[in-house]
Amino acid sequence: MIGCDPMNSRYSRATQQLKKHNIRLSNRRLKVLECLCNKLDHPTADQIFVNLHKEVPSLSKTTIYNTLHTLVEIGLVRTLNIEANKTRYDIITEDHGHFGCQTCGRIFNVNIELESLAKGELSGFNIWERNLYFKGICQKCLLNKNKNREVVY
Amino acid sequence: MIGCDPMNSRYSRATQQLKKHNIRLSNRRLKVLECLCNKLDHPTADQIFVNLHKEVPSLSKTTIYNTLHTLVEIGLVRTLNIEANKTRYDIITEDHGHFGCQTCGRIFNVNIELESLAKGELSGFNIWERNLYFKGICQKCLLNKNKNREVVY
DNA sequence: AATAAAAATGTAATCATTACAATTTTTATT
DNA sequence: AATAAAAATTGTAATGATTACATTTTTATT
Ligand SMILES: [Mn+2]
Ligand SMILES: [Mn+2]
Ligand SMILES: [Zn+2]
Ligand SMILES: [Zn+2]
Repeated sequence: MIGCDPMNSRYSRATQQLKKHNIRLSNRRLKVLECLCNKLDHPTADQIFVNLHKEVPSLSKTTIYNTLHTLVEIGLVRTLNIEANKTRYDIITEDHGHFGCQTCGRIFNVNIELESLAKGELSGFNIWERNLYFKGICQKCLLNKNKNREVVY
Repeated sequence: MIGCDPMNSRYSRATQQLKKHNIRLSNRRLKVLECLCNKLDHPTADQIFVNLHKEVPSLSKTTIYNTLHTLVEIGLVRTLNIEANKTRYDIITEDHGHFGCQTCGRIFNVNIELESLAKGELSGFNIWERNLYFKGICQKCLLNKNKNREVVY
């Protein structure tokens, strides 16, 4: 696996932010960041661990958790609690929602502007974070299911 | 603690539903249901356990989990994944959102119509469940914080 | 009362996450 | 370059929520 494209703007912005916060750009941290920037969509800590283990076998899970916590702390990453007892991490911190397919397990991004929701009812409240998620079956899985049906009957 | 007001419409509708599904209205199940209908807002399995333990000391946690699972299965209760590694249960299954105060830990209900959101982008997807939650500090906690500030300085 | 089915229990196992002490690496200072 | 201090990383053990499962208790049916 080749490292995160250095031209990846999200990655480079993130490293800048780390510098700003006086957090060292250690190899391990950059690997975790890289993993979040690459194809992996909303990975769990364990998925990051498995993914990086081939490349960096000595990387510990504790370091992954430590890194994720610091990334969350400085606002470069946000956590998703869509499934019970499984925290997922999202490098995209801009306002958006999610769809979790209960068949294939994938988490899709959903473009939604959440900023304006519930303004009235929550006036007087200090809102730090907005999350919207849907659960169901994605298009692809629905099509597959129908295909299988046709074959079976 | 007196049992759930039998006139509580949500409670009685729930027992009807249980009957319809041929699930026995055992004492233990009704206690869990009662707990969900009463003041407790979005309790965890453990909070239900602690709450009922005084009254029914022999009630086991496994039974609480079993009951919650059956209630979720027949759609009488829904799960909330607002905090990591802590599933909360909500007897109110109608469309609404939540606000989790990071100071006092309370989960507030937020009236929001979610049905219409992301219709376009998720066309072709089968949506089973919609969840919206906010995190931040509630009004009361904000006021308290300011009060304390005044006292301290 | 006998029997079968359903419900409930307690204990042990699992899984994600955290705590923490020990070790290694990096950085700053001499 | 040698040394000391600070930061990062590691491995192991602990925690906490949830589940698995075998055993016991309760309930309904004959
Ligand atoms: Mn996302
Ligand atoms: Mn609610
Ligand atoms: Zn799918
Ligand atoms: Zn509060």
